[in-house]
Amino acid sequence: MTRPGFRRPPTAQEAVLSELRLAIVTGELRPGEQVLQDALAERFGVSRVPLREALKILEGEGQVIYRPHRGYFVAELDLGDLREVYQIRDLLESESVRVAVPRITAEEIAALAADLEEVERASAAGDLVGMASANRRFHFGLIEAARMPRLMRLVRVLWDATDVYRSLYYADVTHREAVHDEHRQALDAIRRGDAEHAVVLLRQHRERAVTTLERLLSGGT
Amino acid sequence: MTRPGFRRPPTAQEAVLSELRLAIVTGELRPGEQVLQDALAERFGVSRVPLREALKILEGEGQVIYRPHRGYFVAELDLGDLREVYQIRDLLESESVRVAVPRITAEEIAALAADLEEVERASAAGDLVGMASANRRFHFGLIEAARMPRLMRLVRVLWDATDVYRSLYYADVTHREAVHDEHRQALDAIRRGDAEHAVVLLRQHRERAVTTLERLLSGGT
DNA sequence: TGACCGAGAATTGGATACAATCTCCACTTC
DNA sequence: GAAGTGGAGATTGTATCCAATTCTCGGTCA
Repeated sequence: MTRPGFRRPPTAQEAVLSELRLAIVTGELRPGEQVLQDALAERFGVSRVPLREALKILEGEGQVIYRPHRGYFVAELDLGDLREVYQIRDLLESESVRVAVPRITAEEIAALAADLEEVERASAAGDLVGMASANRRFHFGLIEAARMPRLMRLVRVLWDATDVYRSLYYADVTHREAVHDEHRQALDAIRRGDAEHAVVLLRQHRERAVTTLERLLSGGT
Repeated sequence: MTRPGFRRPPTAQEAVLSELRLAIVTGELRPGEQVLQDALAERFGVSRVPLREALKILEGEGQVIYRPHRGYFVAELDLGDLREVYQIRDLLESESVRVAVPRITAEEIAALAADLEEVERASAAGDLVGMASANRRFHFGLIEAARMPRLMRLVRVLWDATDVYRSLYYADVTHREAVHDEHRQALDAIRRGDAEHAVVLLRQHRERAVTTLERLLSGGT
């Protein structure tokens, strides 16, 4: 008996792909670093073939850069890139909210509310990983309601590209608390069917994150 | 001596990738059809390994669908998908025009004008392939001026996904002629630095194409 | 008749082996 | 010393082979 919703990847390339994603977000594979195929393949217990196929997926998502006969390198995201990603996210997520709000069902709204509870619970418990995944479920639960699979896929890739920075932002308690308010207000607007207000609130939500990150990154280092 | 700007693909996977793209846009590989790896690899004169890596790239772009242990299938694009792609293109291309127009250089505008000439020349000569590539250079030359590489990449993928339909649209002479006017007006607006007007014109340009295609596809079959 | 089963064929997934290319550094040459 | 050169070692790219999975199509049974 296997519990539903869970399945181990049916192929080695998929297993390797999630391992690679993990290694990138945790910073184990550092930006700019070359991905040495022999070493990684051995570590994952597979040959280089499935590893290379997984890398091709990540290349398409911009997570790694491929240079023929040189190999794969973990992508570096500078401040300009971060701004560009957030600018594109603004376009795509705003549109998805406009489409989603008139269509969203009561069940979906209930799920969003549950996700928010989980975000706050995990945040209070200092469970940053749990918070990150609940946060993701909240935002993508909303986008899902737009019923635009390609749009959602694009947003997903953009989120993945900036995962490292997002966890940096949420590492700070005061940021997390600000976020809870922003989330609740957005959910209220969604409940009322006020798409435009939700768009504005979520835009501010992102804006706050990106300007904070810009301060953090240009100041600190 | 190799002439500049020309280079044969340095790896088999890249060569196979362009061949695959070609086979898909020409309809040689039909939507829904399974990509039989042995047969294709033999036809291209390579082993299955580089073919599979090329397919992974196309999977990331949505041109093929991958099902573990089943293989790769050429993606099918129904009317709903077409609408979604155009809706997303509207968001991304409008933004890129807003960003590009204030930044565009005189050289870039001259290049756009040259592209338009080439579009009309090829169109008049019935050279649909030449027209398609000049048309592409025009639109992407404009997007390039926004200096947002990720945004441009997303638009590129969306264009690729609908290449088949675009050539269907341009097969009709009257459509081609309408397009010339639309192009010239858009270029005028760009020259005047009127980004918003260019956005509106280019939106109508796309809108006309997609509604025409919808009529064509739902009516004809 | 139709659902079900299973053996063989077809196809994909992955490991290994080897070829092609790049990187690095000692060495030569000017 | 600086620039160029050649080759050994490291790394990537691809072909081939075998294992794992799915598909096909008879036959069987209710």
